[in-house]
Amino acid sequence: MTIIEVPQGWPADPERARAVQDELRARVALDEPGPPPGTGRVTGVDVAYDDAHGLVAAAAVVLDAATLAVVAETTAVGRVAFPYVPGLLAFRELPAVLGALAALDTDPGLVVCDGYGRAHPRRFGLASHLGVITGLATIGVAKNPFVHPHGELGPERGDMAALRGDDGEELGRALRTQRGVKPVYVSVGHRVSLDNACAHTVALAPRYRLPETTRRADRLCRDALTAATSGRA
DNA sequence: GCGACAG
DNA sequence: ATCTTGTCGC
Repeated sequence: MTIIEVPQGWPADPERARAVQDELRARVALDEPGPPPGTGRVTGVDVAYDDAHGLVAAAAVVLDAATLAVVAETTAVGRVAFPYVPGLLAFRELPAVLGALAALDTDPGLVVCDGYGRAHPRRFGLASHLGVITGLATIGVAKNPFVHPHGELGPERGDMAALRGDDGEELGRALRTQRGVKPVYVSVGHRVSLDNACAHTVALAPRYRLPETTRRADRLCRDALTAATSGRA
């Protein structure tokens, strides 16, 4: 198996990583609506870790947005490139994710990330970062709340509540994808509007709480990690 | 200074 | 993220 290399100049410490975020943030495009829900392709990306071996496996699964059928899937394995630090998740996950995306031989369309985009301490989460360095349309769908609080939201599928910054700006939304389940947290990454990001998320979760993109990518990267770990060193 | 804190 | 069995519920 091939081990993905960490990109040249990749930050090695939190100080420099934050500086990179502050510099790249200006390149995020927030004025594009992005692809309409239910059309084209939608790609889920996710990673799994094996701390014992210092390995990280990433997966990219491309789905037909209309049928949610799998169109293509790739994986990549690399060395862990950064420790887990809240707010700096991109530096830990992106090298492997970029490897999986590079292995794709088809257009990924909209990329759905596990985590946040704009609703981040410095408004430049994992989804924003991936979008800026690839130019792809991206959104973030997180499973847990992070820094921005939100009010109550209705119990029905599609109900939402704004995630607001200190200045009152709407940075994302808590979104209920199924009746009675905990919400997911949607925020814009790059080249997609928040309305579209939420519409895509609901369309991608017809049956379960999480979007099919993240469910499929999660399962695939775990399998890839198991395969990498069970093989010889 | 002390917690909290995406995955 | 990851360590981990059974169990309550639809």
